[in-house]
Amino acid sequence: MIENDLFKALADPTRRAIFEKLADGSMNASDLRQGMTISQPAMSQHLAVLRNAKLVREERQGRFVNYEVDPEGLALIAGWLAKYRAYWPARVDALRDLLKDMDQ
Amino acid sequence: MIENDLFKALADPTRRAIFEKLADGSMNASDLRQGMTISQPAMSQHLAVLRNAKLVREERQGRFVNYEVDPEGLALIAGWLAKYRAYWPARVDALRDLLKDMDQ
DNA sequence: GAATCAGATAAGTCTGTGCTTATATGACGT
DNA sequence: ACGTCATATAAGCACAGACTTATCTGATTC
Repeated sequence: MIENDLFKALADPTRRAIFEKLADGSMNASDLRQGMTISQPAMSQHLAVLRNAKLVREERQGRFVNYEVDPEGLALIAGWLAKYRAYWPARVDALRDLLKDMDQ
Repeated sequence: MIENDLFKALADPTRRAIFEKLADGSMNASDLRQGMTISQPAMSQHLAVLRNAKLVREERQGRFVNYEVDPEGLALIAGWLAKYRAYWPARVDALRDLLKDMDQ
């Protein structure tokens, strides 16, 4: 179940930090480790979880593997959230405004 | 960290099922158990986690405790999602339309 | 093709967490 | 006040998962 993979992937603070880094620009696994106290295998495992959750996707570039945010995961979360729109508070108006901006 | 509590709370499929039930209408803990193979203490513990994540809130009603969706948790997720709006795919247009409907 | 480097996988350990049974709390009816 | 019912808490167990070190794969360069 992809929804399960998604929330489980985001439940780990290290993985959210990795995702946030990638949101600031795509990087390979080694560059991602810069500034984080994390072993190479740990990073690789985290990336595998994020990839499986469709939050991140890879693109082989020779010896390196470039990682970037996969919009699909975000869309899935948005879809989950949309199911509960009846309960969204007025505060979510901010989000609606952001979406309006997206219209260009 | 509330963000952590949020995603950790949603990472469990049983808790998501409970949340979904509550989204269809507020209920007390005993009613929530109907149709779920889950012990009373397990339900109580799950509700505590959801409460702590601001996904659910309680309202004592005599001997019963009525539970309902807490919009705050949903707003927090929406806020998290909004940080990555640069990556939202066109598919999220559907979400935008839903938000437009919310305007009444 | 051998050495090197980026990254993935394997195997083991340790902590976190979801469950259980047992017990406590707190509100109601009699 | 006492028994009962709804829910919470305690304590213990078992499994999931995040980490480690060691090893493998696969691409680059010489």
